[in-house]
Amino acid sequence: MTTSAFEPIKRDNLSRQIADQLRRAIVDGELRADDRLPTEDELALRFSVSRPTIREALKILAAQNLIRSKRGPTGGTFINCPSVNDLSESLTCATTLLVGMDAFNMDEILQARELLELQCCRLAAPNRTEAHLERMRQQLAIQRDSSLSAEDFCASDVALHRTLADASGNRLLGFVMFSVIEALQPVTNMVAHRFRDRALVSTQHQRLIEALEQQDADGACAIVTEQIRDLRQHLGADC
Amino acid sequence: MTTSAFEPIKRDNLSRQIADQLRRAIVDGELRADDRLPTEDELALRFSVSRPTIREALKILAAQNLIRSKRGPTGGTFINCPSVNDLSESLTCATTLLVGMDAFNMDEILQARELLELQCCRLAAPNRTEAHLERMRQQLAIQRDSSLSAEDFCASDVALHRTLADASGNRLLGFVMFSVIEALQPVTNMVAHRFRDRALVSTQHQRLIEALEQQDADGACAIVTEQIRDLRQHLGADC
DNA sequence: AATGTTAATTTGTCTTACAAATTAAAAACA
DNA sequence: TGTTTTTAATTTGTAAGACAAATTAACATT
Repeated sequence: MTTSAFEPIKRDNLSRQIADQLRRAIVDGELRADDRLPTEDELALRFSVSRPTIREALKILAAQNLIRSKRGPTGGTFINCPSVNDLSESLTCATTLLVGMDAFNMDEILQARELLELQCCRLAAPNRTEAHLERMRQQLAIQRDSSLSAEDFCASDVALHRTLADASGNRLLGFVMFSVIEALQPVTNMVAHRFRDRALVSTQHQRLIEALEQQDADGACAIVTEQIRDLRQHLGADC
Repeated sequence: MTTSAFEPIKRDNLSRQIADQLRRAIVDGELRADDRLPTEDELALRFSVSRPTIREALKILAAQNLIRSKRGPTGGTFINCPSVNDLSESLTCATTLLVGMDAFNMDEILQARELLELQCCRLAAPNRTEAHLERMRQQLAIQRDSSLSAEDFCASDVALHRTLADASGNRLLGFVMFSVIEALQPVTNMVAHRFRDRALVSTQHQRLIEALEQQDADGACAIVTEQIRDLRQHLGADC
């Protein structure tokens, strides 16, 4: 027996191995959106494992929104066409965790948000449509309701900024920017509770909308810079 | 019996519900990193479900790198401290899928990359350390080896740009930028195979490093703009 | 012809059991 | 007594089989 060429003993999780194989098939394009996988029983046969193991593997993929399942004769497991929303959600969740664990400090977060939002602003000024403006006006109207809870106010704030991201016309940039903003929301909420002057914020949003109406990129950017500066001040005073 | 206030019938997956509950406990901070969850048997008891169901729920969380498991008396399931690398990996994977499914078009991707990389560049010029410069020089040396395969050349290309992202000093921005760049790699690879002039790219990298050495932000940005312009040209000619 | 019923298929869940890994304590030995 | 080996206990990993629930299609009934 030769000592060389030992087989790499893979005693990794079976379910993980199977999930990896299936994922690779999806990413590489062998399996396309809405394709139907074999039934769980058949997969169990093909991989020579039990059905619970197959199910654990499928759960891993389902957790990443790569597949969906349905019962019944026409049911089965199907490849999902991943949506930007799904991705945004999981990215936001993960970023929130990282923020909560101080993987990023406040300076980094604020700086990243400022730079991203300014870029979105520059793109949004020429690209915004009337629909975008209307959505922003609606949020502004909500924010002016003084009976609104702090949480609802912040949610509307986030919605308005998300619209700004959408208005950039660049879905990738908008997606990234929005995730950063939403991950910041818990912190923003806290600040809003304690310091933020709603009237001031509403006025800033009013001016932001007006600048976008007139396609005034510089004007819009100035307001975003102002808002971030305010946030930074409040946070600096706080923590 | 009143017709109002029907209870929302929740016949969602048990495993998903359990995973959601546990995830919320993690995100909300009730469960901290390295905390140990109850054993699977105990969880099954507490949730009044069977162990396989618990295991499926745990697989969902494991797929998101939120937990890890170990066997044995001191083993069990523990809360993971999520790392930026893990997150970057899953974001890259997801973005790659979205790109492959044409959720973003090429213009959006290139524009996003250009804007993100320019911001990183501006930050990197003053913030780069000697270690960053050295890493970039090493990658440049690799790229000048003409016996390198196209894939390896591109991998080194990506590594150099990742270093640029790191040099920005903003981990959040760097993380986002890198994910966008890496998701683009398959496309970039293709272009590199067919069009890209390695010598030109190497020279550009050389100039980029020199600009960063001298902390010349405008110079570095100019080169990044140049590279994106080249990419855009090649892609425009291609697709 | 419209409608209700039944059967078949597929995922969802439960139960029980054993395997594998790992640690801690107990036992054997020097 | 100190060291090593063995054994037992604990916990996750995997398996097999069974039944439940949902859904569709074919069938039967009025």
